[in-house]
Amino acid sequence: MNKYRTHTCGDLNLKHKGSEIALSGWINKKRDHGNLLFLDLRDNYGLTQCVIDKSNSIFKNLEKLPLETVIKVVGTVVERTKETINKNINTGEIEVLINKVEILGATKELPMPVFSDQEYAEEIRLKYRFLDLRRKKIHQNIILRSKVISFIRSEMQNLGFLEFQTPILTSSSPEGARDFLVPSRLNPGKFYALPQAPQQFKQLIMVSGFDKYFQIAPCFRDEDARADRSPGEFYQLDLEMSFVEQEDVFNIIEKLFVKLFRKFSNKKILNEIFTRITYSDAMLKYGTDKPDLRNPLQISDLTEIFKREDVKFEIFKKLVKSGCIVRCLVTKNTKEKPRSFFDGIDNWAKEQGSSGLAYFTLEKNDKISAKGPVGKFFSEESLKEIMNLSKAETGDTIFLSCGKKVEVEKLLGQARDKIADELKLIDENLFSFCWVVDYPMYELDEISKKIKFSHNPFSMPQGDLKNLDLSDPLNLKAYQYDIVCNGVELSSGAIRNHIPELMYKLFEIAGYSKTDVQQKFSGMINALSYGAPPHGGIAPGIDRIVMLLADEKNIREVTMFPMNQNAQDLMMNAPSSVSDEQLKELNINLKKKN
RNA sequence: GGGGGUGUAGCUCAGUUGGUUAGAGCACGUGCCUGUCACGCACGGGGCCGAGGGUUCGAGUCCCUUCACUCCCGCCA
Repeated sequence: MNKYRTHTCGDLNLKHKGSEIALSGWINKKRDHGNLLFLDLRDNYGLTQCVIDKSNSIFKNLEKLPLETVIKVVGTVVERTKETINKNINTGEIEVLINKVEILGATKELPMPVFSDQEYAEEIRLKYRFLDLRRKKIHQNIILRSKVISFIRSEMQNLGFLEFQTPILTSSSPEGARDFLVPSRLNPGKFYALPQAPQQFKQLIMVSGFDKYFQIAPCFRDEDARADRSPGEFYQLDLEMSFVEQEDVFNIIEKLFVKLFRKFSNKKILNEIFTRITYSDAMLKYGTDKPDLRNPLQISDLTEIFKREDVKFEIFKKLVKSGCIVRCLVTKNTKEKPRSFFDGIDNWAKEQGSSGLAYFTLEKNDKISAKGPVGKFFSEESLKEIMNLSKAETGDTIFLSCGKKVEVEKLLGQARDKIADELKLIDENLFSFCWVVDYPMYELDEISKKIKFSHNPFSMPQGDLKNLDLSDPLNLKAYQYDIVCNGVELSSGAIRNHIPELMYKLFEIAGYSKTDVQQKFSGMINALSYGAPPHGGIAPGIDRIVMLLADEKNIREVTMFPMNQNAQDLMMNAPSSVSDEQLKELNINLKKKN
């Protein structure tokens, strides 16, 4: 028998009544009655109440042990009387009568309590992450994460995918996020980059003939953090398949996700065949390419209304003449809402840096009229047309935004969330998935006015590849897709372009010469020239999936050792300075701070 | 890089129009208590009120600067 324990703190029940056992764990909580002491012992598996009274000579010493001391308890399992059974814990029918105790790990005074449901400042939690991770909620989240990853692994293997590792030290690529760089000692002045994703490698694996690949892959991007975005590093379920079309990828993911979300959450999945929305529809109706479909609010375009003679809203009409657009958001049956509700939304919009949201409520007495600050500008006929375009009815309120397309999309997209939140329109007990499809291949860079890739430059364009019309690149769509759940972007993916000649043409449009492409993407473009299979894939974010399953709003709640917003590890003190010798070896001189 | 929020005991927080010695709960220490499971009761130690400057007879409170954390924008193919 092991010298520390015969059972874990979650094991014991009435079957063990009368047996001599040993448990090891942390003192979770003490209840000291002076001559009788209850002591809850905790380990990864559960909680067991241990009890001792003053007749035992170690009683006095045990009383004084601080919470979170690690001890070994030797004692007898006894049945609790009916009145003292604790139904909240698995071991609640018994308790352990303490005979002997050994201190295995002493503790200093705790900088933060472990036994408490209280929320604590992030700073202290991250500095003492090992204490924080003992706490119930986050401990369970991390266990959930482990189980989710195991489940994904076994499902992927069942689906015929092979798991491979790809290099962590690789080359910097010109597209995408900022790279983390690693100086090379053997190649002075040169740098490795940590992979933003194993993008090129997974395509190379397809060219190598392995047919189906997956990996729980670490990805590194040196960009600023958000609540749902860890600074520095995160994990993707990276997968790639040969001889597939978009539908095949969707099929695999839908199967996997439905199984996964059913297994690890009690929430309902709204649509087991995931809704499909084109990128342009998503931007129009939801103002974002990651719409939360639990939210019933929709956006409609009303630009044409402001070209009518019988609409006198001069500010908007003038803006429309100069090329601006007008779109609206409709809230159902909000005629009884107080003025403060509408003004609150308007003020919020102004805080977002916009000129605000004009609004009116549709009413019907003899005829249809609009009530509200800007209601008087609209004729009955124009209101009927607005109702027709926006599917609004009397009693509904129309919120209007006018401006440049990107600004209107963004503001109304955010307003959709804000208003749904205020009106409590979101069913928190649902998972609502959608595919966003038909992304444009290119977009216009606002600053340089140059054409650039809107997503992955290796995506396959849609259309007849033999006679592809490249004269209007901004209208070219790609086999590029995103999967979104409850407004959280889980993944991007694409059918890849495996035809080198086509790739050169597409890169040329984005301003890369053939030589550029050969240099920057030499590994891949070379490989594609030696018999590459058509292939495609996707890479769902593991952290975000676990975040949804654990019902957390912050990714650090499902990450064991996260960094803070400034990309520092407060526990390990990373990043840190290094010695002059280390720098010298790497041929690096540091610039002095001014 | 920009905007918002927060910063008071080891931890979570209160602190009024600027006004005596800055409070509470948990934790810690001492004592009492034999059936608790957020045990209870009494007493106690513990504070550069994030830092610096200013206004004032007087600043935790008002003003300026700055730092830290956090949320958001930019950024994240």
